[in-house]
Amino acid sequence: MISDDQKQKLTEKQKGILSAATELFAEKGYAATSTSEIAKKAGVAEGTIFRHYKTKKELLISVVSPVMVKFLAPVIKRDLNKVLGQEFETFQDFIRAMIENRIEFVKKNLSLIRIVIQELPFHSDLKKQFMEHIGIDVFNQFRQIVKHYQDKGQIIEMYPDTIIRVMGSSIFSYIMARYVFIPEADWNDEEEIERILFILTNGISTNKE
Amino acid sequence: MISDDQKQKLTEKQKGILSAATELFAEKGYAATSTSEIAKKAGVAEGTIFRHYKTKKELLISVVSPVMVKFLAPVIKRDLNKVLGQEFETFQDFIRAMIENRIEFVKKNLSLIRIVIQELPFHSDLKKQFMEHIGIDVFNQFRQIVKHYQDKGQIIEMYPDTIIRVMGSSIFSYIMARYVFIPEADWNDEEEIERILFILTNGISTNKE
Amino acid sequence: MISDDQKQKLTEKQKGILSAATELFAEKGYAATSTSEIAKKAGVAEGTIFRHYKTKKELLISVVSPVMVKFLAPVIKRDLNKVLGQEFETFQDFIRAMIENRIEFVKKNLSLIRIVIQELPFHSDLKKQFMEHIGIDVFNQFRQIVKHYQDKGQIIEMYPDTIIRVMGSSIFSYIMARYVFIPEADWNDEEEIERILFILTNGISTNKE
Amino acid sequence: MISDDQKQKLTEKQKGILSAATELFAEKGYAATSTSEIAKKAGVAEGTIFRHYKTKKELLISVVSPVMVKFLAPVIKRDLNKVLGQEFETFQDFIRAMIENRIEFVKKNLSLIRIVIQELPFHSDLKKQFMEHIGIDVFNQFRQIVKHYQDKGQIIEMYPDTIIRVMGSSIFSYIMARYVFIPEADWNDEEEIERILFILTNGISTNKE
DNA sequence: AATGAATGAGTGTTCATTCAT
DNA sequence: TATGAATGAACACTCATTCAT
Repeated sequence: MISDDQKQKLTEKQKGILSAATELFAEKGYAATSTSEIAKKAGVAEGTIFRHYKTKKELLISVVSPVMVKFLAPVIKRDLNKVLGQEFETFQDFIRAMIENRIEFVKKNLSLIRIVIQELPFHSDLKKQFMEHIGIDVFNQFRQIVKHYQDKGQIIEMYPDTIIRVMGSSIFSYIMARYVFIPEADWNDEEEIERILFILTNGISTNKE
Repeated sequence: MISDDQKQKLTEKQKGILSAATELFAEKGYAATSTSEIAKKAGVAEGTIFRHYKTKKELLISVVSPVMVKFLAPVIKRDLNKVLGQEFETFQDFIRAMIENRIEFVKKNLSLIRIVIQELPFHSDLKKQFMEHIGIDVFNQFRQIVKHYQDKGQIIEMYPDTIIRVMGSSIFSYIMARYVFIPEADWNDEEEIERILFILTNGISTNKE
Repeated sequence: MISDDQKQKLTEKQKGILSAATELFAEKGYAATSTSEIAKKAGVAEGTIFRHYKTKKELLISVVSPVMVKFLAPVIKRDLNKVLGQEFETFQDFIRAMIENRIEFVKKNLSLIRIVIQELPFHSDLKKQFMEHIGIDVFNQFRQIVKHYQDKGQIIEMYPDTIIRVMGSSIFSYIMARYVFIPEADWNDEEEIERILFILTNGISTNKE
Repeated sequence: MISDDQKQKLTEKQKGILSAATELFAEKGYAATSTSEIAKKAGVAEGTIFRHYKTKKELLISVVSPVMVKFLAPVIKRDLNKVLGQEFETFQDFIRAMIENRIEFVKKNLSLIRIVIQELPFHSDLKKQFMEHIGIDVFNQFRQIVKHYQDKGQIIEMYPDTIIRVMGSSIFSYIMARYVFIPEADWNDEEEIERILFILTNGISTNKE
């Protein structure tokens, strides 16, 4: 499913094509999905797809690009003020807010996110675009945020990249496991998130000195 | 590359086919790799592949199954004693040893691991097999280990699954990022691992009381 | 390029379509040219072509018909008087004048002539139309002209059709080789034509008795 | 139809494909012939065509190359001795022999020759190959032959290229008109050839002095 | 009159799989 | 056991043509 505002300028047919492509790519993978299947599911002629997207690859990019941007948008420069402007008292509060916000987004864009995860490794052009234009910005923003809370004395003085990576992967892995890979299991979001945050802030060790 | 003992009972041709398939599946994905490519790379006739593996899918399974088992083998019941038998003094030591051990394995089986990660979501049969026969066993073993160190008073009394997941994802994500997704970057394994372990044991918070 | 008077009653769009079609048919052949290419080159919408020409074939006919008529027009009945009226003293003068006149025409209509030559064999309807309505008239005119100069005692008494064919093919082949097939070579028109005329009138044999 | 010796090393299927392609290309043109038609006519699966010829274009070349070589083979260097070895008393005898020989060839390879004539202009690679590797050799051979008979005093002292072109085009045009373009008409080969030769040797002029 | 989105049959080509040798 | 020619369904993509605007 594609969120509504992404489709504002598209015709009904185009929306149908994008929706069908999204669902099928997510379900079977890009290479294993045929354009004729997409056409059938979208209720259009096969030729219509190629009127709007010159190649199947272009269709993939049209499906995948917006979600890559949107997933990380809140942390990209222009949105930083919004986040930091709210001035969370503790780093924990900041992270909690961010997790909740991103979970909402993932819930709404499950299929798209599956596609990005699956296809990125096989399309070096997509990967490059993602890494260079988005990944680096995001990492830089997080570095500032970490430093912000290190300055406030709330976070240990450790190389920020490692902190980001450990936290990021813990949170990202949870979201992925919870919503993408094992959605059928019985989860209690709030409790889990609190536990993860607790571990990340206090560690699993009992001996504090 | 496939480790030698996996191929003991196979003919030279079969080894060639498995090697070729492994490399190509890892590079381009299962669906985007043709059997004729595999045959060419393996230096056999197209028909020969189908003499040994009834279908292309069966070839995928033959490529993927052993690595799934082997990656998690050290934690599966019959191997548990080996691990716990070494009786690591602290949980940290245990984890450090395990990380180092798995990193060696990943280095040797890069292609295979990429394939598993990429293809598992699209092959519900593989996924089921993996989850039911391997995943559950592994999780159970880890639960015992966590409880073992909780009983020794080294780990906080928290729901073990969350502990396993946070730790597992942190470590797994690092290994993946380091060896599979961004191998081109400049990494210092030892330092990174120590930092990750530090965060996991002590948390990122400064106020310990 | 199409000469201006052929387009007098046509709208600008139609002229554009005919010009574009002419160039593309000449360059790539009728079957290998798509209507969308023609539309693009003509700067009109795809639909516009089919507003003026019911089918692609009809467009070909519209492109090709005028040039077929015009190429042979000077020898068709109604134009004969003009030609013979000038009353060339010798058959050689007549031929020389005709060659020069037709070379001018070919130069101006290169593309169109290529199309006719290439497509005629594959469109039996076009071929029939050409042979019946034009070819026969032309041949008849030439027969009269040959007889005219045979009566004047300038040409040997031989079956006129053979004379026409040998002369026609020599001249036509030269024009084709010169302007259509090998235009890149370095030609000296005047000299070549004189040599051809010399051979045709005197033959290549040295023993005249 | 393809002459038997061209097909000696080919499988039955390949022969069928070449024959079908030849007939269809000749009838409808290369671009207007689909590979599925060829497959149907040849009684093979469509995939079989592409097992033997990587692309449709390669099939065209396989169809067309041998005939281009063979048509002009008798005049190419290594075959020259055979021709001149017969030592024709007069140039006329030489030409007559050559015409008869080439007419036999054309009769046997009608379809192929049509294809060459029609497709050469649209395939600049084929054209180049033909011009450079064959056309030049042939012209050089003919220059020697013309000089040979000029030295014997049988042919006027004129730039050989023009002589070759006028004669060549006259003969070639006759063969084409007779067998390729208007085969349905009623022709008397022997008489026509004698008349053409007479014109070419004596010219059409009556005033011999 | 002109547009261009939409069509669906058709294109050249690739595919996994079979089978006679 | 191993081959590779043969298959025909499926593939991504293009085409001439239609039609609502």
